[in-house]
Amino acid sequence: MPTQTSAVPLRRPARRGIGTVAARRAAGEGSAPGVSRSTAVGSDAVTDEFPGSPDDELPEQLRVRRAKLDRLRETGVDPYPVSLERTTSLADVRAKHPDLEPDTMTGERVGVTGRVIFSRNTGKLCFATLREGDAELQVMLSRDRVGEESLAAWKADVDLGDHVLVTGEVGTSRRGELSVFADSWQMAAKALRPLPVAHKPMSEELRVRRRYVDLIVRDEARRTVRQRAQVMAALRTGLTGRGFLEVETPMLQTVHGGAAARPFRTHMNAFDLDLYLRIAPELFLKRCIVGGLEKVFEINRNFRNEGADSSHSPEFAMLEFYEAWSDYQGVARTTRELIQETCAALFGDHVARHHDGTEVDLSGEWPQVPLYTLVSDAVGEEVTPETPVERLRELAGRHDVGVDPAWLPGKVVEELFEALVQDSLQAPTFVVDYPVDTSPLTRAHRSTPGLAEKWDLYIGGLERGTGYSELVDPVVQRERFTQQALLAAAGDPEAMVLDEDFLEALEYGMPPSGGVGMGIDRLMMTLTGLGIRETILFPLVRPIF
RNA sequence: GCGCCAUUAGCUCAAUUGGCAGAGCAGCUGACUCUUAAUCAGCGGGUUCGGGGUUCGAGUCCCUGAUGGCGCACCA
Repeated sequence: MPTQTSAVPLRRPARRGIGTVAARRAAGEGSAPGVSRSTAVGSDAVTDEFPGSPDDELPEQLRVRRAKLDRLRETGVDPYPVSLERTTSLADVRAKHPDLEPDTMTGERVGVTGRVIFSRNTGKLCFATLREGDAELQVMLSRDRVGEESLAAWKADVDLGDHVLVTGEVGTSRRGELSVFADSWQMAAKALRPLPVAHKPMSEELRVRRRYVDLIVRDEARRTVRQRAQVMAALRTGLTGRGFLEVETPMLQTVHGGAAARPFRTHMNAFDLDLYLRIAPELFLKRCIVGGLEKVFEINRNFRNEGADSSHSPEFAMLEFYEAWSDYQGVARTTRELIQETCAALFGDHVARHHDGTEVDLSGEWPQVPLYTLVSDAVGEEVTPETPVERLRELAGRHDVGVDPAWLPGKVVEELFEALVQDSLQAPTFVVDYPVDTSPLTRAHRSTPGLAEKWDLYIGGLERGTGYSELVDPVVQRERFTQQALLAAAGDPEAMVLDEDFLEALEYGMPPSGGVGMGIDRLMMTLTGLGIRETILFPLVRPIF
């Protein structure tokens, strides 16, 4: 029996709280019908363990609020009424009376609801600030209007965090604050837990673990959610407007592919079949192109069983789009335009405004620079796809870049780029023409041997997206996959296994195409300057139980 | 996965060399009919993340585990 009182503050109140409330219901204190559910049996065991008053185990502030809840129920007040006489929203009241003179009454009676976030009490007069979504409005309760008893009840029963209904006349206070002057009020939903201090930032861990509290107290948290929705809408509008079709392809896959990453594994009972969560939708979107859906896109989650840090999340949203009869130049243009359109959706033009005040100019055309040019400049001598791997290793050693002896030359070049160049690419830049040996799904360059028609888009020193002229030659694709599979057999964990069904699809003939993959979370980071866990509403966190 | 740092009241944080565990907000009691993080007076609130050790004495030092942050590795 887990009787130890863990001091982890996030845990103890939750467990005990649920137990005691359920036990209270089971004891028949609530007047509501239908409380005879037998789910309280386990909770009784908990309360039996602490005869007398189990609430003694709770922190003081939780205990006080539970006591208030009990008192409300005992006096016949439902702290969670099913419906209320709400006539309008706080935002509507504000919109309707933007410029009222101080100390004037409108004669308009309203019933408004909101969460109490501030409270002032000057004796026979109480003020509270209610919040409902993004809107705030003051309510005023005076003994003259609301009566002595109701005012006393307000002072005794209402805590910060409670939802209340306030009915009264709209007007302004002597100081000019738009207010509802209450002639009655009602508890709409009692909060049993105190809000955090409103004027100190919550710790990052608490913001992430209890996002619902973060959303209550922090404007920026709500703004970020809204911005993400605007970005998603802008992408869908931009792509469908260009004739792309949105499709949804499997997340549960028998073979994972389309990227170099380790997958999550799972199991399907009905078929007794091991499955992978997808690491990329690429191979299915290409099947769509084979099937004649010539412009397709998908925005959805991918799962990669890798580390998690300030720019990586194990589940992350990605946009991929594929366009038949286009190539890596065509889709680079579309990518730039889409990013500019999402920026305009948030800020009205092509300059991203981060919350810390920095601006990122995303306007105009974006330069394209060959990878080998950037690396050559960085190491001080010309590097080409023909440069022997031994020479590349020497250059890496001279610049203190660690390389694995097993790496192919292209991998060494990419490593040099990441170590010496990447951070300097602050303005939007397409790095183009990558080594073919690290790009197994990309077609070889049309004019330069050893290169692939691939670009990576860098903004602010981070890779934000990648685009290809897709490899559509089924024979070459099979060779590349086979090489990868052999590497995998040799113990390379990120090498892909052979996707026979995909190779068969290519053998039916895939038209020349361009394709792009772009992380939504990283796009959000580009536009807002936030860390990845702020752009994701409920990022994965390690459980504390 | 490895290294460094952190974890103290509901929240945000202090605590000198190892010597009585504190503040602000929040909470409780009282006062106050125009407040805006109201104000004033008083009061309560702690397994100092868990476990073990050293010591007359541990929030503080040592070992160990948990969680978080940062860096490295992997990846996008």
